[in-house]
Amino acid sequence: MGRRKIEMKMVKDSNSRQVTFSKRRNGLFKKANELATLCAAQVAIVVFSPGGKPFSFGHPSVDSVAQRFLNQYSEQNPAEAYNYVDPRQQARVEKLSQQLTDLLQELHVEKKRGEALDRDIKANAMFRNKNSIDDLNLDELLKMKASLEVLRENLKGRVNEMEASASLLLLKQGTGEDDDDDQ
Amino acid sequence: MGRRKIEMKMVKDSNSRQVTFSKRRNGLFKKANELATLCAAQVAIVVFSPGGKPFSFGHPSVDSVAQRFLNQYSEQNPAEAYNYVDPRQQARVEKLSQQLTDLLQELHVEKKRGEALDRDIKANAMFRNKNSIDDLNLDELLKMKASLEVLRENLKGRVNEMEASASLLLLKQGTGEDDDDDQ
DNA sequence: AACTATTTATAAGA
DNA sequence: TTCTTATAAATAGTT
Repeated sequence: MGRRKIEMKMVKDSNSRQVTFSKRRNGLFKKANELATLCAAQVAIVVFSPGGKPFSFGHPSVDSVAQRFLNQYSEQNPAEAYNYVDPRQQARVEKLSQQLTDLLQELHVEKKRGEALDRDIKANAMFRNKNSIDDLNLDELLKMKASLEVLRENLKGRVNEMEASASLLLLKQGTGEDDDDDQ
Repeated sequence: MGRRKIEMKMVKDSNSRQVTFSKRRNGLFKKANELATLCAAQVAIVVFSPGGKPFSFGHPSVDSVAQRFLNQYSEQNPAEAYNYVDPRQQARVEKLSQQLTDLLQELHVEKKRGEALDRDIKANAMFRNKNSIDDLNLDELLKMKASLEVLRENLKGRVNEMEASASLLLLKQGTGEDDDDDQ
Protein backbone atom coordinates (compact mmCIF):
# COMPACT_ATOMS: atom_id res chain seq x y z
CA MET A 1 0.00 0.00 0.00
CA GLY A 2 1.69 3.12 -1.05
CA ARG A 3 3.95 3.81 -3.90
CA ARG A 4 3.95 0.18 -4.82
CA LYS A 5 2.28 -3.01 -3.85
CA ILE A 6 4.61 -5.26 -1.93
CA GLU A 7 4.77 -9.01 -1.66
CA MET A 8 3.54 -10.50 1.58
CA LYS A 9 6.90 -11.97 2.46
CA MET A 10 9.36 -11.02 5.11
CA VAL A 11 11.15 -7.83 4.15
CA LYS A 12 14.73 -8.90 3.61
CA ASP A 13 16.59 -5.70 4.25
CA SER A 14 16.91 -5.27 7.98
CA ASN A 15 16.65 -1.51 7.83
CA SER A 16 13.55 -1.47 5.70
CA ARG A 17 12.05 -4.11 7.92
CA GLN A 18 12.54 -1.94 10.95
CA VAL A 19 10.94 1.03 9.22
CA THR A 20 8.03 -1.07 8.06
CA PHE A 21 7.61 -2.46 11.54
CA SER A 22 7.45 0.96 13.13
CA LYS A 23 4.98 2.31 10.63
CA ARG A 24 2.73 -0.70 10.71
CA ARG A 25 2.84 -1.04 14.47
CA ASN A 26 1.57 2.51 14.70
CA GLY A 27 -1.10 1.73 12.17
CA LEU A 28 -2.16 -1.41 14.02
CA PHE A 29 -2.43 0.36 17.35
CA LYS A 30 -4.38 3.17 15.77
CA LYS A 31 -6.83 0.69 14.29
CA ALA A 32 -7.12 -1.02 17.64
CA ASN A 33 -7.87 2.27 19.31
CA GLU A 34 -10.54 3.06 16.77
CA LEU A 35 -12.11 -0.35 17.21
CA ALA A 36 -12.25 0.15 20.97
CA THR A 37 -13.65 3.65 20.66
CA LEU A 38 -16.24 3.06 17.98
CA CYS A 39 -17.49 -0.25 19.28
CA ALA A 40 -17.01 -0.04 23.03
CA ALA A 41 -14.79 -3.08 22.73
CA GLN A 42 -11.89 -4.08 24.91
CA VAL A 43 -8.66 -4.73 23.10
CA ALA A 44 -5.23 -5.94 24.13
CA ILE A 45 -2.26 -6.27 21.81
CA VAL A 46 1.25 -7.45 22.49
CA VAL A 47 3.88 -7.25 19.77
CA PHE A 48 7.50 -8.26 19.75
CA SER A 49 9.58 -6.44 17.18
CA PRO A 50 12.02 -8.38 14.99
CA GLY A 51 14.66 -7.18 17.43
CA GLY A 52 12.74 -8.76 20.29
CA LYS A 53 11.50 -5.60 21.91
CA PRO A 54 7.99 -5.62 23.36
CA PHE A 55 5.25 -3.14 22.53
CA SER A 56 1.74 -3.20 23.80
CA PHE A 57 -1.58 -1.53 23.41
CA GLY A 58 -4.49 -1.92 25.75
CA HIS A 59 -7.95 -0.51 26.10
CA PRO A 60 -8.64 -0.03 28.86
CA SER A 61 -5.37 -1.86 29.57
CA VAL A 62 -3.59 -5.03 28.57
CA ASP A 63 -3.83 -6.20 32.13
CA SER A 64 -7.56 -5.73 32.50
CA VAL A 65 -8.29 -7.47 29.23
CA ALA A 66 -6.03 -10.36 30.15
CA GLN A 67 -7.74 -10.64 33.51
CA ARG A 68 -11.11 -10.73 31.91
CA PHE A 69 -9.90 -13.37 29.54
CA LEU A 70 -8.70 -15.35 32.52
CA ASN A 71 -11.84 -14.89 34.53
CA GLN A 72 -13.96 -16.39 31.81
CA TYR A 73 -12.48 -19.69 32.64
CA SER A 74 -11.61 -19.46 36.25
CA GLU A 75 -15.17 -18.57 37.15
CA GLN A 76 -15.29 -17.62 40.79
CA ASN A 77 -11.78 -18.84 41.32
CA PRO A 78 -10.12 -16.54 43.87
CA ALA A 79 -6.92 -16.92 41.95
CA GLU A 80 -5.63 -13.58 43.05
CA ALA A 81 -5.37 -14.91 46.56
CA TYR A 82 -2.26 -16.87 45.83
CA ASN A 83 0.41 -16.25 43.32
CA TYR A 84 2.28 -19.44 43.82
CA VAL A 85 2.26 -22.10 41.16
CA ASP A 86 3.05 -25.65 42.10
CA PRO A 87 6.15 -26.72 40.13
CA ARG A 88 4.49 -29.98 39.16
CA GLN A 89 1.51 -28.10 37.92
CA GLN A 90 3.74 -25.67 36.12
CA ALA A 91 5.61 -28.49 34.44
CA ARG A 92 2.38 -30.02 33.37
CA VAL A 93 1.09 -26.80 31.95
CA GLU A 94 4.30 -26.30 30.06
CA LYS A 95 4.07 -29.74 28.61
CA LEU A 96 0.50 -29.13 27.57
CA SER A 97 1.52 -25.86 26.07
CA GLN A 98 4.21 -27.55 24.05
CA GLN A 99 1.80 -30.17 22.83
CA LEU A 100 -0.66 -27.54 21.85
CA THR A 101 2.01 -25.67 19.96
CA ASP A 102 2.82 -28.84 18.08
CA LEU A 103 -0.81 -29.40 17.42
CA LEU A 104 -1.29 -25.93 16.05
CA GLN A 105 1.70 -26.49 13.82
CA GLU A 106 0.08 -29.59 12.42
CA LEU A 107 -3.17 -27.81 11.89
CA HIS A 108 -1.26 -25.10 10.10
CA VAL A 109 0.05 -27.70 7.69
CA GLU A 110 -3.48 -28.94 7.15
CA LYS A 111 -4.61 -25.43 6.39
CA LYS A 112 -1.84 -25.03 3.84
CA ARG A 113 -2.89 -28.23 2.22
CA GLY A 114 -6.43 -26.96 2.00
CA GLU A 115 -5.24 -23.75 0.44
CA ALA A 116 -3.29 -25.68 -2.16
CA LEU A 117 -6.41 -27.63 -2.96
CA ASP A 118 -8.27 -24.38 -3.38
CA ARG A 119 -5.73 -23.22 -5.87
CA ASP A 120 -6.02 -26.45 -7.78
CA ILE A 121 -9.76 -26.15 -7.95
CA LYS A 122 -9.56 -22.53 -8.94
CA ALA A 123 -7.05 -23.24 -11.66
CA ASN A 124 -9.33 -25.94 -12.87
CA ALA A 125 -12.30 -23.64 -12.91
CA MET A 126 -10.44 -20.94 -14.77
CA PHE A 127 -9.13 -23.43 -17.22
CA ARG A 128 -12.58 -24.69 -17.93
CA ASN A 129 -13.96 -21.24 -18.20
CA LYS A 130 -11.37 -20.22 -20.72
CA ASN A 131 -12.16 -23.15 -22.86
CA SER A 132 -15.86 -22.90 -22.15
CA ILE A 133 -16.27 -26.61 -22.53
CA ASP A 134 -18.69 -27.39 -19.80
CA ASP A 135 -20.33 -24.63 -17.84
CA LEU A 136 -22.30 -27.01 -15.72
CA ASN A 137 -19.19 -28.63 -14.39
CA LEU A 138 -17.64 -25.27 -13.76
CA ASP A 139 -20.58 -24.33 -11.65
CA GLU A 140 -20.22 -27.51 -9.68
CA LEU A 141 -16.57 -26.90 -9.13
CA LEU A 142 -17.23 -23.44 -7.82
CA LYS A 143 -19.79 -24.78 -5.43
CA MET A 144 -17.29 -27.31 -4.21
CA LYS A 145 -14.78 -24.60 -3.69
CA ALA A 146 -17.25 -22.59 -1.63
CA SER A 147 -18.05 -25.61 0.44
CA LEU A 148 -14.39 -26.20 1.14
CA GLU A 149 -13.97 -22.62 2.16
CA VAL A 150 -16.71 -22.95 4.73
CA LEU A 151 -15.09 -26.03 6.16
CA ARG A 152 -11.81 -24.28 6.34
CA GLU A 153 -13.31 -21.30 8.11
CA ASN A 154 -14.73 -23.61 10.72
CA LEU A 155 -11.34 -25.12 11.24
CA LYS A 156 -9.76 -21.72 11.57
CA GLY A 157 -12.22 -20.82 14.29
CA ARG A 158 -11.49 -23.98 16.17
CA VAL A 159 -7.80 -23.21 16.16
CA ASN A 160 -8.49 -19.80 17.59
CA GLU A 161 -10.61 -21.29 20.30
CA MET A 162 -7.93 -23.75 21.18
CA GLU A 163 -5.44 -20.96 21.45
CA ALA A 164 -7.74 -19.05 23.72
CA SER A 165 -8.26 -22.08 25.92
CA ALA A 166 -4.59 -22.65 26.22
CA SER A 167 -3.87 -19.04 27.01
CA LEU A 168 -5.85 -19.44 30.12
CA LEU A 169 -3.69 -22.02 31.55
CA LEU A 170 -0.74 -19.78 31.02
CA LEU A 171 -1.93 -16.36 31.96
CA LYS A 172 -1.45 -16.73 35.64
CA GLN A 173 -0.04 -13.81 37.42
CA GLY A 174 -1.00 -10.24 36.75
CA THR A 175 0.45 -8.72 33.68
CA GLY A 176 1.33 -5.29 34.86
CA GLU A 177 1.81 -2.46 32.38
CA ASP A 178 -0.86 -1.45 30.01
CA ASP A 179 -0.36 1.07 27.31
CA ASP A 180 2.60 1.67 25.16
CA ASP A 181 5.95 0.30 26.04
CA ASP A 182 8.83 1.36 24.04
CA GLN A 183 11.45 0.16 21.76
CA MET B 1 -13.22 5.84 5.70
CA GLY B 2 -15.66 4.98 3.06
CA ARG B 3 -18.68 6.76 1.88
CA ARG B 4 -18.30 9.28 4.67
CA LYS B 5 -15.95 10.13 7.40
CA ILE B 6 -17.29 9.16 10.78
CA GLU B 7 -16.80 10.70 14.16
CA MET B 8 -14.57 8.82 16.51
CA LYS B 9 -17.27 8.24 19.04
CA MET B 10 -19.07 5.09 20.01
CA VAL B 11 -21.53 4.09 17.31
CA LYS B 12 -24.90 4.51 18.93
CA ASP B 13 -27.02 2.13 16.94
CA SER B 14 -26.44 -1.33 18.30
CA ASN B 15 -26.82 -2.98 14.91
CA SER B 16 -24.42 -0.68 13.13
CA ARG B 17 -21.99 -1.06 15.99
CA GLN B 18 -22.05 -4.79 15.57
CA VAL B 19 -21.42 -4.54 11.84
CA THR B 20 -18.62 -2.07 12.38
CA PHE B 21 -17.09 -4.32 14.98
CA SER B 22 -17.06 -7.31 12.67
CA LYS B 23 -15.58 -5.42 9.77
CA ARG B 24 -12.93 -3.70 11.81
CA ARG B 25 -12.00 -6.77 13.78
CA ASN B 26 -11.30 -8.51 10.49
CA GLY B 27 -9.29 -5.53 9.34
CA LEU B 28 -7.30 -5.44 12.57
CA PHE B 29 -6.46 -9.13 12.43
CA LYS B 30 -5.44 -8.82 8.81
CA LYS B 31 -3.11 -5.96 9.63
CA ALA B 32 -1.69 -7.96 12.50
CA ASN B 33 -1.03 -10.87 10.20
CA GLU B 34 0.72 -8.61 7.70
CA LEU B 35 2.86 -7.10 10.42
CA ALA B 36 3.91 -10.55 11.60
CA THR B 37 4.60 -11.74 8.08
CA LEU B 38 6.46 -8.73 6.74
CA CYS B 39 8.52 -8.06 9.84
CA ALA B 40 9.00 -11.48 11.41
CA ALA B 41 7.30 -10.09 14.49
CA GLN B 42 5.27 -11.92 17.09
CA VAL B 43 1.80 -10.58 17.65
CA ALA B 44 -1.03 -11.47 20.03
CA ILE B 45 -4.41 -9.80 20.13
CA VAL B 46 -7.38 -10.40 22.37
CA VAL B 47 -10.60 -8.51 21.72
CA PHE B 48 -13.89 -8.51 23.56
CA SER B 49 -16.81 -7.54 21.39
CA PRO B 50 -19.44 -5.11 22.65
CA GLY B 51 -21.47 -8.23 23.41
CA GLY B 52 -18.66 -9.55 25.58
CA LYS B 53 -17.44 -12.36 23.39
CA PRO B 54 -13.72 -12.95 23.07
CA PHE B 55 -11.81 -13.13 19.82
CA SER B 56 -8.13 -13.67 19.42
CA PHE B 57 -5.34 -13.54 16.90
CA GLY B 58 -1.87 -14.90 17.48
CA HIS B 59 1.32 -15.33 15.51
CA PRO B 60 2.70 -17.82 16.15
CA SER B 61 0.01 -18.18 18.83
CA VAL B 62 -1.61 -16.08 21.50
CA ASP B 63 -0.23 -18.18 24.29
CA SER B 64 3.37 -18.18 23.12
CA VAL B 65 3.39 -14.41 22.83
CA ALA B 66 1.55 -14.00 26.12
CA GLN B 67 4.05 -16.22 27.84
CA ARG B 68 6.95 -14.29 26.49
CA PHE B 69 5.33 -11.06 27.53
CA LEU B 70 4.45 -12.26 31.00
CA ASN B 71 7.89 -13.66 31.62
CA GLN B 72 9.25 -10.18 31.34
CA TYR B 73 7.28 -9.14 34.35
CA SER B 74 7.60 -12.22 36.48
CA GLU B 75 11.23 -11.65 37.33
CA GLN B 76 10.48 -10.79 40.91
CA ASN B 77 8.19 -13.74 41.34
CA PRO B 78 8.43 -14.77 44.99
CA ALA B 79 7.06 -18.31 44.68
CA GLU B 80 5.60 -18.75 48.10
CA ALA B 81 5.86 -21.89 50.11
CA TYR B 82 2.26 -22.79 49.51
CA ASN B 83 1.86 -26.27 48.30
CA TYR B 84 -1.73 -25.76 47.46
CA VAL B 85 -3.12 -26.46 44.01
CA ASP B 86 -6.48 -25.10 43.19
CA PRO B 87 -8.66 -28.17 42.57
CA ARG B 88 -10.56 -26.48 39.81
CA GLN B 89 -7.40 -25.61 38.00
CA GLN B 90 -6.08 -29.09 38.52
CA ALA B 91 -9.28 -30.50 37.08
CA ARG B 92 -9.00 -28.23 34.08
CA VAL B 93 -5.47 -29.27 33.42
CA GLU B 94 -6.29 -32.92 33.69
CA LYS B 95 -9.24 -32.59 31.43
CA LEU B 96 -7.24 -30.68 28.88
CA SER B 97 -4.48 -33.22 29.08
CA GLN B 98 -6.85 -36.04 28.32
CA GLN B 99 -8.41 -34.15 25.47
CA LEU B 100 -5.06 -33.39 23.98
CA THR B 101 -4.15 -37.04 24.11
CA ASP B 102 -7.31 -37.90 22.25
CA LEU B 103 -6.78 -35.18 19.75
CA LEU B 104 -3.21 -36.17 19.05
CA GLN B 105 -4.43 -39.69 18.45
CA GLU B 106 -6.92 -38.44 15.93
CA LEU B 107 -4.40 -36.23 14.29
CA HIS B 108 -2.23 -39.23 13.69
CA VAL B 109 -5.05 -40.70 11.67
CA GLU B 110 -5.56 -37.38 9.95
CA LYS B 111 -1.96 -37.23 8.92
CA LYS B 112 -2.21 -40.50 7.10
CA ARG B 113 -5.32 -39.39 5.38
CA GLY B 114 -3.70 -36.10 4.45
CA GLU B 115 -0.83 -37.96 2.87
CA ALA B 116 -3.28 -39.89 0.78
CA LEU B 117 -4.89 -36.66 -0.23
CA ASP B 118 -1.56 -35.28 -1.29
CA ARG B 119 -1.06 -38.25 -3.52
CA ASP B 120 -4.48 -37.73 -5.04
CA ILE B 121 -3.78 -34.12 -5.74
CA LYS B 122 -0.45 -34.92 -7.33
CA ALA B 123 -2.02 -37.58 -9.47
CA ASN B 124 -4.60 -35.08 -10.52
CA ALA B 125 -2.00 -32.52 -11.44
CA MET B 126 -0.07 -35.06 -13.46
CA PHE B 127 -3.22 -36.10 -15.13
CA ARG B 128 -3.86 -32.55 -16.17
CA ASN B 129 -0.37 -31.98 -17.43
CA LYS B 130 -0.28 -35.09 -19.44
CA ASN B 131 -3.32 -34.14 -21.39
CA SER B 132 -2.83 -31.01 -23.36
CA ILE B 133 -5.44 -28.34 -22.96
CA ASP B 134 -6.70 -28.79 -26.45
CA ASP B 135 -7.27 -32.48 -26.02
CA LEU B 136 -9.44 -32.17 -23.02
CA ASN B 137 -12.75 -33.75 -23.76
CA LEU B 138 -15.95 -34.24 -21.91
CA ASP B 139 -15.00 -37.68 -20.74
CA GLU B 140 -11.87 -36.37 -19.14
CA LEU B 141 -13.74 -33.55 -17.55
CA LEU B 142 -16.14 -35.95 -15.99
CA LYS B 143 -13.30 -38.02 -14.64
CA MET B 144 -11.73 -34.95 -13.16
CA LYS B 145 -14.98 -33.93 -11.58
CA ALA B 146 -15.38 -37.36 -10.04
CA SER B 147 -11.85 -37.19 -8.74
CA LEU B 148 -12.44 -33.80 -7.18
CA GLU B 149 -15.57 -35.03 -5.53
CA VAL B 150 -13.61 -37.81 -3.91
CA LEU B 151 -11.10 -35.28 -2.73
CA ARG B 152 -13.82 -33.17 -1.26
CA GLU B 153 -15.29 -36.09 0.61
CA ASN B 154 -11.90 -36.92 2.04
CA LEU B 155 -11.29 -33.40 3.15
CA LYS B 156 -14.74 -33.04 4.57
CA GLY B 157 -14.24 -36.14 6.66
CA ARG B 158 -10.91 -34.94 7.90
CA VAL B 159 -12.20 -31.55 8.87
CA ASN B 160 -15.21 -33.03 10.60
CA GLU B 161 -13.01 -35.23 12.69
CA MET B 162 -10.78 -32.37 13.53
CA GLU B 163 -13.71 -30.24 14.50
CA ALA B 164 -15.11 -32.95 16.69
CA SER B 165 -11.78 -33.42 18.36
CA ALA B 166 -11.07 -29.77 18.73
CA SER B 167 -14.45 -29.21 20.29
CA LEU B 168 -13.30 -31.28 23.18
CA LEU B 169 -10.79 -28.61 23.92
CA LEU B 170 -13.41 -26.04 24.54
CA LEU B 171 -13.47 -25.59 28.22
CA LYS B 172 -16.39 -23.28 28.34
CA GLN B 173 -19.09 -21.69 26.27
CA GLY B 174 -18.76 -18.71 23.97
CA THR B 175 -15.05 -18.66 23.40
CA GLY B 176 -15.18 -16.57 20.29
CA GLU B 177 -17.15 -19.01 18.20
CA ASP B 178 -15.40 -18.97 14.88
CA ASP B 179 -14.72 -15.72 13.35
CA ASP B 180 -18.14 -14.33 13.55
CA ASP B 181 -19.97 -11.92 15.61
CA ASP B 182 -21.97 -11.85 18.71
CA GLN B 183 -23.69 -9.09 20.53
C1' DA C 1 -22.67 -10.66 1.73
C1' DA C 2 -21.47 -7.60 -2.13
C1' DC C 3 -20.64 -3.24 -3.93
C1' DT C 4 -18.27 1.57 -4.47
C1' DA C 5 -17.33 6.22 -3.17
C1' DT C 6 -14.25 7.90 -0.07
C1' DT C 7 -11.14 7.97 3.45
C1' DT C 8 -7.11 6.07 5.44
C1' DA C 9 -2.78 3.55 5.49
C1' DT C 10 1.49 3.20 3.74
C1' DA C 11 5.92 2.30 0.37
C1' DA C 12 9.12 4.90 -1.50
C1' DG C 13 11.67 8.86 -1.41
C1' DA C 14 13.56 13.20 0.73
C1' DT D 1 12.99 9.66 12.64
C1' DT D 2 9.65 12.65 10.40
C1' DC D 3 7.47 14.52 6.22
C1' DT D 4 5.64 14.10 1.56
C1' DT D 5 3.06 11.98 -1.98
C1' DA D 6 1.52 8.49 -5.21
C1' DT D 7 -0.83 4.48 -4.77
C1' DA D 8 -2.90 0.47 -2.42
C1' DA D 9 -6.07 -0.95 1.04
C1' DA D 10 -9.84 -0.41 4.33
C1' DT D 11 -14.28 0.67 5.12
C1' DA D 12 -19.12 3.55 5.72
C1' DG D 13 -23.07 3.68 3.62
C1' DT D 14 -25.87 1.28 0.51
C1' DT D 15 -28.27 -2.70 -1.98
